[in-house]
Amino acid sequence: MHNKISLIAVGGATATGKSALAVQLAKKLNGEIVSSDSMQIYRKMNIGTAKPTEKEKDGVAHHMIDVCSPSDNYSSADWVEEACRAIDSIISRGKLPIVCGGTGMYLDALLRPEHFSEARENDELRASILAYAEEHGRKALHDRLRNVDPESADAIHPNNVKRVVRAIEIYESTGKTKTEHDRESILGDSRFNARIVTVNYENRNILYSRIDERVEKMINCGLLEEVKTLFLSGLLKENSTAAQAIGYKEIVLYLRGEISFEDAVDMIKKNTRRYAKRQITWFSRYKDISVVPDRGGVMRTSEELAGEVIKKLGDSFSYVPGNAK
RNA sequence: GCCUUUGUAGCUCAGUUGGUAGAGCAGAGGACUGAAAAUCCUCGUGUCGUUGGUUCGAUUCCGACCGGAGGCA
Repeated sequence: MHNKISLIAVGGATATGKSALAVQLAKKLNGEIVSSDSMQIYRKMNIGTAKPTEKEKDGVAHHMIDVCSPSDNYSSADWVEEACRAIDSIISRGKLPIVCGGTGMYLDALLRPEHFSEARENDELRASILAYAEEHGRKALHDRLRNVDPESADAIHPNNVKRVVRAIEIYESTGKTKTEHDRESILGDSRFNARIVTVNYENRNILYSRIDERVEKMINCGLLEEVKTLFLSGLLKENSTAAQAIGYKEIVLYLRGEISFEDAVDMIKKNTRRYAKRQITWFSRYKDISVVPDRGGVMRTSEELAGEVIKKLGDSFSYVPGNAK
């Protein structure tokens, strides 16, 4: 336990105010922020990803933002690797790493005991497995997985082609099944002594209207121009991760003349709400520390929430570098 | 005023040759180990406009009434 790195992770749905909370925590605990957001890593995608502005950063150092181009293929394993380096550098400065973002899988991957398997993604292999599915059907692809890894076949629905492909890819590129890899990955200890803070609204309708307001604000701040520039520059390659970002994919449809601008905006709101729901489901697995910005119908500031979090952290965190002084 | 047409789930509409009904969208819940803002799974009772009649039985057939839409005056 003594050689583990202590950190705080802040998770929650989009528009819950987790970024502002993280900044407040960083100011009170002498911390720096590591973004765990799968879209804020891309340069030139600022408005639609709600990337924090200099004012919002409020003097606190932020890492893992603008680390690659929208045309890059960036994976969660890449993120973990780079985020670990950022965390190490924060520790070397005697500060507290505060991981904050909405991508639950990134957080899980970071905190998982061992690192990712050696089964890197393999585009050619993927393409050939996918071609098999197109020729023989999803069911046949799923059967192909069942032949080598029945446990994964049971766990993955045949319609979830992406996951079936990945599971087959793991086996065919390493000779080990996904089940075996998963089992190995939970052996050992996590590198981190992490306290996890989740932010969740008591009244989901309030969160949903915040989402609507935020989308309107993005439009007023020039989201259309931002997407247009990216689109015309060819950086939003079809099927790339960046091109799947909410706020971008819908406006691209508008720019292609497939839908009206109003429909695009409505679709952004709808997709953001659904995304928020998926995030709420994901983050509900963490039972450590939970804060509710609208408890009892009364809205609280990020500063008040930070105070509550610090109180709940209690003595368990007193040895954290940076909190000691 | 008369004629035609329509009224079924939050929305758009199917349907029942009379045995109280089902799709898409919206919505809700869930899963998640190198694409994750992605991907996938599960969930459909509603005075079948109101009211009389025929019938063992009506949302379905008939009448009246009310509300849309169109046409003629």
